[in-house]
Amino acid sequence: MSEIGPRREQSHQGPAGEQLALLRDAARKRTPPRTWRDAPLAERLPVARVLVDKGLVHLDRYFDYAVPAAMDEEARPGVRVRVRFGAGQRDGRREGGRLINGFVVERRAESDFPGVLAPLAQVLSTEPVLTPELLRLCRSVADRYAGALADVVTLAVPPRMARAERQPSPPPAAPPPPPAPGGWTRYPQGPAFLQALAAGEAPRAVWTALPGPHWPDELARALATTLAAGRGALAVLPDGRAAARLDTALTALVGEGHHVLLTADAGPEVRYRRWLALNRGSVRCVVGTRAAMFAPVRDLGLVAVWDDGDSSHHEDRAPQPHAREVLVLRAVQEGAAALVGGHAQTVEAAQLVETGWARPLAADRPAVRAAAPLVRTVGDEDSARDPAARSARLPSLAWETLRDGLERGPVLVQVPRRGYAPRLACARCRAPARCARCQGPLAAAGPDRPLSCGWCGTEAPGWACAECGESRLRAVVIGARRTAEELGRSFPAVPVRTSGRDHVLDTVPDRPALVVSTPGAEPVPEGPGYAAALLLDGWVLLGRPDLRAGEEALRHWLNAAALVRPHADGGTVVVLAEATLRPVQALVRWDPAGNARRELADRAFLGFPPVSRMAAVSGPPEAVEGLLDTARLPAEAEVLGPVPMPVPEPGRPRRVGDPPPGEQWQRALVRVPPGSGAALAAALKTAQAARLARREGAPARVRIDPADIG
DNA sequence: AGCACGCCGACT
DNA sequence: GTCGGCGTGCTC
Repeated sequence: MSEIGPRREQSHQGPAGEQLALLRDAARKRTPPRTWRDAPLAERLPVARVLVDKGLVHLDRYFDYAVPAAMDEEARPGVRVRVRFGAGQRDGRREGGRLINGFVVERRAESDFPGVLAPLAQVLSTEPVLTPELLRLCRSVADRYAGALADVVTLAVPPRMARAERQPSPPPAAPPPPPAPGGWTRYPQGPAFLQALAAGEAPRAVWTALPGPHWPDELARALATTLAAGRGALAVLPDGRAAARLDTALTALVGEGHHVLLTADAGPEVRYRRWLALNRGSVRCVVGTRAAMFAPVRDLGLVAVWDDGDSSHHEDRAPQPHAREVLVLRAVQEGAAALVGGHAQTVEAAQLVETGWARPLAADRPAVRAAAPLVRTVGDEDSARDPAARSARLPSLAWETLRDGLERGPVLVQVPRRGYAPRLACARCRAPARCARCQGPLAAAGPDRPLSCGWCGTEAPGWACAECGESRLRAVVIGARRTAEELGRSFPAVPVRTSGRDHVLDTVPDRPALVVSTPGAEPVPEGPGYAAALLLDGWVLLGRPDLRAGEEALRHWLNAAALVRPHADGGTVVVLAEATLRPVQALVRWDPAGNARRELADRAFLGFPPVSRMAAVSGPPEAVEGLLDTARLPAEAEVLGPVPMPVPEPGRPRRVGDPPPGEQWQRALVRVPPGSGAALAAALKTAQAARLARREGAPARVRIDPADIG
């Protein structure tokens, strides 16, 4: 039992005289040999440059190890190894040191390390998983996000599953035949984009997808065209459902064997097997969620990301890279085409167009009008003038739209996500707090914001309970289910289905039904689309003091409205929001690109990201101050703050980056103009490494492109 | 971060 | 003369 380590190494390496002697020696002395220190080294390239698997920025460099002759064959670049690391070193002897995992990055003839190299302890697997190409990508991502290379590699290389490695991957299939352009003919530049892919070029486009159910097929055709041209392709989607839709469309187009699906619902072993199939060149195309952004597709010809505004594209593990940014890096590094698509458009995507990096890929106005539903608004003024509102509890336009739609097919009701905005009730009698004008629910749109109506937006200072006269309120959370019950009572003849975070409904049949859903969980209608949709979600978002509030509300609306039939087929959408608001206008006119362009212009004027690059430095006050003092920031850098961080509301589950309970943290923002982003990240990373190495007080957290800058 | 080295004071 | 406090600095 005491010899497990060395025995395993021995049986792996194959016998060699000296090592057997070493082992016998160890067995006699009852102490296993701790290293291969006395074993002969590889004759050619006896040095292995190793990335140790420790995500510490001050250890963010390679370490050289000696390659024992017995490992010469297996210790190739990219393989996983175990090495001793961390012990002090005296008299050229290495004692102790913990075994940690790492990757061989390179084999070399000599080391520039002045001391005596420790030997590799073990080659864990002969599979070259950290290929030079993947390493280069990880390096770029680490630099972009001021993070540690090892952290990024952890995100990029899945954990080893020995059983999956033992199975051979099937031989690569011949490229499929090029598909017809299909729905891409609806876009003036669509066929040209496909032709460029077919010619092996690297076109880049920001794609404003037409409303309707065709986007998975169109995305599949772009991937298949790339495959037909003999190159690899990669698509990242916000969730498993969207990935499954694209998977289905691609399989229908080219059959099995040309691509793999990389999502969380496949277990780790299946996932690793598919990852290996890509890495071994057995399969050339991947469809998946966020983690697929790093998938080792060979000879990458196209990267695609769908609905890049969805927050799940933001990795939550350090250094929190965003799928769109990683794919942009990949497209540049690997000479691949890029397709950034969605029904909505992010400011970042608009910037890709604005800077000329990508070209717009959008339908012309007549095609948009032909595909989009009719969108109507119900705002403050309308509700106030609406005599029916008080009794119907819903503005009459909304109510009529529901009623008419339900005669023709399923109707979608988009409600705020549970917990987004607690609704308020009388503290004494629990009667819901309702708007005096339209009977909509009252809520506080933010901690310090006035009480206002969730439907019409009317502010309600000095509220008093209509039932008992009480003026104090208590918060109650009303989610999709409760809304469903309330609406169901208004339409007793119609079935009510709900879809939300815990119960996501994939599809609904083409029959009258009220479908109540939170944003992102909308079931896909099986028929020609929802007959109508009622969007109750937006007011919560529009009331938030968040930079992205408008963009995010519009994205939720567009994604729901895209599931509704075209206006010509009776499709109608009612959004409860003020018609003068910019995102509301963009929805009515179905102009996501215009909204993103205007938003981008605003951001440029205000010096906000993504036009400037921002970093957030947070932590205890002295840590933030210390890091900013140490950092040699670019000359144009502007430090905003630090300011005290808001204490998380009690009851909210603690998230990464939240201060520990009772501590008052601060946050500073550092802003640099376009072009200085790399210098900013490098300066912060260097400063953090220096402070960690010297252990100067508590560490500060550094985040590039922080998501939540109010 | 670990972890070992090493330079100083209380004990056998 | 030796054990062990934790301050300091390195990890191939």
